[in-house]
Amino acid sequence: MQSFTEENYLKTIYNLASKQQGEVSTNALAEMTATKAASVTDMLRKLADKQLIHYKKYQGVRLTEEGERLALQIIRRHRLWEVFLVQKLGFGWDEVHEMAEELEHIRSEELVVRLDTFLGNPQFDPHGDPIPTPTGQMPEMGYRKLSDAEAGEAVCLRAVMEHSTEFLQHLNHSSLTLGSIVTISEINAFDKSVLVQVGNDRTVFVSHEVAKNLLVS
Amino acid sequence: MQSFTEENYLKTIYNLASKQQGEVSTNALAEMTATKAASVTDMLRKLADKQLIHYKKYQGVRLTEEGERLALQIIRRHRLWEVFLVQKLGFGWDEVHEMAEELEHIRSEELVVRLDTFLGNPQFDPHGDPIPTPTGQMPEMGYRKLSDAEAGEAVCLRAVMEHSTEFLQHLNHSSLTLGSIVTISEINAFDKSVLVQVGNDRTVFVSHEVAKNLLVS
DNA sequence: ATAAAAATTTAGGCCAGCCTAAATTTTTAG
DNA sequence: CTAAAAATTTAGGCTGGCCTAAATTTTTAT
Repeated sequence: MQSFTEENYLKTIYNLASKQQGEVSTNALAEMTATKAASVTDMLRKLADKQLIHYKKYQGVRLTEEGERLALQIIRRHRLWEVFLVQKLGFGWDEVHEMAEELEHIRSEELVVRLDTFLGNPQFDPHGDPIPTPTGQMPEMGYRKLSDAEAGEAVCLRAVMEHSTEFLQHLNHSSLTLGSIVTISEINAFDKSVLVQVGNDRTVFVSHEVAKNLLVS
Repeated sequence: MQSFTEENYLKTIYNLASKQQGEVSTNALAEMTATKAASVTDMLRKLADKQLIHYKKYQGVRLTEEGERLALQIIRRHRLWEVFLVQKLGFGWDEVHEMAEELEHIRSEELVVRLDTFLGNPQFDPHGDPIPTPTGQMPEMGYRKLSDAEAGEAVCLRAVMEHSTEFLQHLNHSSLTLGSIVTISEINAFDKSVLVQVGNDRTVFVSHEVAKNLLVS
């Protein structure tokens, strides 16, 4: 059984690893967990002792199979609780992260099974992230960034890559919602900002910075 | 902001205090929290420093107004989550205590407000315990024990005073459910066990030990 | 190729929450 | 009323998770 803190490290290692290739660095972990590098080293030694990560001094870190299984379990719980908070309690998608960070640590297999059923076995969380399967598989979605689409294309908004309150509220403000079909009417050659057509009558300005954080298919 | 552990102490002090009068003893707390008396003393000093309890060495402990407010807030969360687990997720009333012990510590005022609304502002948890109001009042129910009722009386089963899995499963087994109206057909003079009539055709044997833990009105 | 910079680890320490053993206070029994 | 028993507190110590400062290793830039 892992502590709250150990679970957070595993989840963070998974998330960092999936945004890059090769090993995750101590410094990156320190930044994500808002601790100091020395503290991270302490924890890595502990996780390595428990066989949850592969760790060689100065060489960065990688999850073992068991570590990845646990990380996916925690991410699964996090995303299911986010669905609950949005779909059942009516929170905005910009309000649920902190609460889900706490709820994900509730220790009961049965609770997760029942929650999943109660929610109708959702495949995605409110941010469009896929929910890992009960057996610990992370569905591969193969989306690309809106910033990589070409003028004239029509694409569907599928997920966000940035979960900050500010970013999500900005999308609320622009009335860009997941599931919308948008047509790219213009890409600015200078700043790569995008004008997209939503539905029949609305045109929305999307900066390159924002477009890079929107996943479409 | 209190720690997980401090919250548990406050809740435990409240619960012990409501089952007696006067101060709560160090030993009683040690037993309830499954720790040693010396550890309890440490924590009492800390809670006293924070003005959450009245504490004089060797004299036992009592919640301050602020301490009671916090305790009731935690108990409110606990009971709301129990309602959620039973009503929405379909758990048995004998399965939810451990999970609620964890869920009660999730820190979000807004979450509690929305959960309460989602559940339809329940007044009682699955064990018949009243849910403290948002402002921190514990409703007084004025029930009495089934063991104090007289032969011939018809009473309604309202709550249980014992929350152990074993006790609750025993009631399941006897098909004694809260809300049932039972008529006391016989009280055994020797062991004080009770025969009760449930509905029209069922008679259930209730030992004195069990009857002492059933609240009726 | 090597010196400076950056990343990482080690050493030593702090705090929360627990422990045991010993000391102290309160309660109880005779 | 006092001695034994029970309850409680104090003293000192442990572990988890964090810290700073110093040492070490790796990377980068000349």
